[in-house]
Amino acid sequence: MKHVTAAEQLSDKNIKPSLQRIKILEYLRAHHNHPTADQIYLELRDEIPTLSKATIYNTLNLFLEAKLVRLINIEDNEMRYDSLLYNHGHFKCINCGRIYDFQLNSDVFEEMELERFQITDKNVYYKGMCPDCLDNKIK
Amino acid sequence: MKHVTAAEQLSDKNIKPSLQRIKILEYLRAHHNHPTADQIYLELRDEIPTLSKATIYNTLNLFLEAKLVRLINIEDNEMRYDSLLYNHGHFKCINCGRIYDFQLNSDVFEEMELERFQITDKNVYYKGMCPDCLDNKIK
DNA sequence: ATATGTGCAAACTGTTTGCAGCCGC
DNA sequence: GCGGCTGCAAACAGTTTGCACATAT
Repeated sequence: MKHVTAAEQLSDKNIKPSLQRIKILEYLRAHHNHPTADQIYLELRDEIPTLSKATIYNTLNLFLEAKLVRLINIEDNEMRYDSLLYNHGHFKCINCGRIYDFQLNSDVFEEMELERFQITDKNVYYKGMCPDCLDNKIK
Repeated sequence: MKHVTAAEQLSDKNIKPSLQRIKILEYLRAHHNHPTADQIYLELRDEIPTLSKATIYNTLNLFLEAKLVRLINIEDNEMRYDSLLYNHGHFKCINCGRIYDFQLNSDVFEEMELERFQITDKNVYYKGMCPDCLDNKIK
């Protein structure tokens, strides 16, 4: 598999690779920390001082439509974004707020009841305490 | 299993069974349509004309804390509530907006990677087209 | 020159909060 | 009479939208 730059990835989806769009996509590809729009904004503002939130939102919605990223909706008051597109679950620690990825057995999704449904999007969200926070509590 | 009234269920959790609280819980127990706070509000307003949205939100948050209901966060701009507490998945049709419940294999959740995690909440959200909408499209 | 992207500010939506009045025990 | 529930309105946060300016071809 050859390396594809962010700019190329955008062009492939017929999205004009403007500076802002490239930077936002690069950020998502480099950081799998499931950032919110705001986090991306704060990070990129140094590099692109004129950047506005509206551009972030516009761009992320564009990416969602083009399926360049996926939306993680684990908490009701925040939309998070992820450039990993394969199916995996997300675990959010209610103590530290970190979000962890985990693999899913593919057969998780063989839900007989949904035979006649056309499933286009699958999300698995768990919440609880992560090992770090559990350890710290014991201390 | 004996029948438990909404009022009893509230008392069991040390929540004073006021009229509003009883009605809201009864509504959730009777309708497994995963309503938003607004839907509940609109439905109950006829019965309780003075009812305010704030009370709905306050009450639902109270119920969440008492684990009388669970939150379904399948869409980012809406919090939905469900009085079914056993583990099941939710499928949202992107065409008609309806939400369907489906059973999950219990072994779905044996995720080795999460061995050291304490999981307190599990949500499985699918999206796509439901059979009804698929049929209508063909026509 | 034209089409498209960006950035500001205002608008909007859904949820939460503060506070005064009300009710039930 | 007291504690706590309710309801109004205002506050709030996150997201979206309208419009004018900037930019690139």
